Amino acid sequence: MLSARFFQRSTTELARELLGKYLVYGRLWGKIVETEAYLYHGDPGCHAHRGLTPRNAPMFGPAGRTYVYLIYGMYYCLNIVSGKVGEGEAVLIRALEPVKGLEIMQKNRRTLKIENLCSGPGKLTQAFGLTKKHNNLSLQKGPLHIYDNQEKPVILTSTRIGLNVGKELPLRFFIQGNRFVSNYRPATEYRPRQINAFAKQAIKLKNH
DNA sequence: CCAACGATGGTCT
DNA sequence: GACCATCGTTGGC
Repeated sequence: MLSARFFQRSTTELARELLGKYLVYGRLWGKIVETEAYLYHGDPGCHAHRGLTPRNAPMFGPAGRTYVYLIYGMYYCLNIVSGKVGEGEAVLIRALEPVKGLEIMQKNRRTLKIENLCSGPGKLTQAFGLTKKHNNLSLQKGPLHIYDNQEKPVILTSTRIGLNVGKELPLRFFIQGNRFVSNYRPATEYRPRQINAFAKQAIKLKNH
C-alpha cells in the first residue's frame, strides 16, 4: 500500500503518478490508466473552484482520501483528494484496466465485454460497487487502497472530457496505447513546461 | 463507425 | 429552476 506521503504532491503530478498503480477494493483490482486533475486556483471546471460546500468538503481535506459524488443522478465518480488542507483539489479516476475479480465486475456491470467494465468514471464505480458510502474515506485505512506497481508507463496528455468550462486546460493524463482508456481525443506527449506555465498563471490569479 | 438524445436526482443559486 | 467531471440506446451512414 502506498504511504500517506505519496499523495502529498502537486495535483497534476499525482494525476500522473497514479497511472499504472492499482486500485484495490476487496478482491477487485484495477490498474489506473486514465486520470484528470482538478485544481483550486484558475480552474473553473473544478467542483471546489467556488469555495467550500457540503458536497465538495472532502476536497478541502487532507490528501489521500476519497471524494465520491453522484453525477447526472445515476452514476458515481471516484476522486482522490490531493493538494494541501484548505485547498480544494482532487484527481478523478477516469478508467481502469481490470486485473482481478473480473467475474464480479461483469456481474455488477451486466456485460461480459472486458473493454466495457471500467473504461469510464461511471463505469468503474459501478464495476467496483462504489457509491456515496465510499465518500471521504482514507486510502490508508481502507477498504479502498492504492497499491504500488513498478511500471513506468508512457503518459499522454489532453484536455479533459465532458466539461463546459475549463475545457481548454491540458489536465487529462492517460497511458499511451492502453485499450481501456475511456475516450479518444487528440493528445500530445506530456509537456511539463505547458503544465507549469498554467500552474504559474493560476498562482498569479490566486495572489491577484 | 458516430452523433444525438433521454434517463435521472442531488446540488447550488 | 438550471446545471451536471455519464452512459446506453437509437438511428443514420
